[in-house]
Amino acid sequence: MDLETLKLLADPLRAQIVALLARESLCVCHIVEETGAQQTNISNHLRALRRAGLVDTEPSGRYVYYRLRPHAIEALAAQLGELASTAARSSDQKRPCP
Amino acid sequence: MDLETLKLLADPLRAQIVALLARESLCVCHIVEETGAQQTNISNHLRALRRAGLVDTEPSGRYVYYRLRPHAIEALAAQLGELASTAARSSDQKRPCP
DNA sequence: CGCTGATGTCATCATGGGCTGTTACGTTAG
DNA sequence: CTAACGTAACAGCCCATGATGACATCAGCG
Repeated sequence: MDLETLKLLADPLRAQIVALLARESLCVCHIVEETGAQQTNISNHLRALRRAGLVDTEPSGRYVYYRLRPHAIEALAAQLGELASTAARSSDQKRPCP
Repeated sequence: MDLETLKLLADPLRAQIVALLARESLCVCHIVEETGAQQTNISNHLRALRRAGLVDTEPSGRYVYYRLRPHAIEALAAQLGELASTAARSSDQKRPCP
């Protein structure tokens, strides 16, 4: 299980950023407008997302466009789905206690 | 997006507990053995998981069996999958920056 | 039935890490 | 050169984690 990605997505602001980036590529100023958070704060979170490989950057003049990489999120969704199906399949398994 | 569930799964120990419970129902003492963590610590994490509706309890005499409820995890996996597919679909959308 | 040991929960507290804000610096358009 | 955009480094605050101790519950036994 990819705890790194999970931890990153668990923060409200980062989750909002990821949701915004899922719809379209945005530069930092757009994200600042949408979220109302401080720019440096957004930049910090974007750095974390970048280091984890969750987003891609594309400098365009003065601006930096951010794009979501679906790869990691897709893999995480698959892992969670498998976990859920495993649980549903072995719901009657019970290890004896004493 | 269910940040509550996400946050709960993002902790290493809780993730391990969930992974163990996905395979079979266990009582607390089993989880203590498998993880090597303190019992009260396990109990605290199980309480958090219980309050979020991620696990079910089934008292059996002196012991308490815990079972994973796949529902929330399944829903989360679906949401993440949809997010990833949305991102993959709109990868060329780009909002113009002034 | 009363006692004892084991299991599990709850309440409380200290510590560490993450989030946020401030400041400073690099970079690019005009 | 100036202003705007973005990043990086640093400090403060808060919350979650983990540990300790006390309490409730149940099986086993005399």
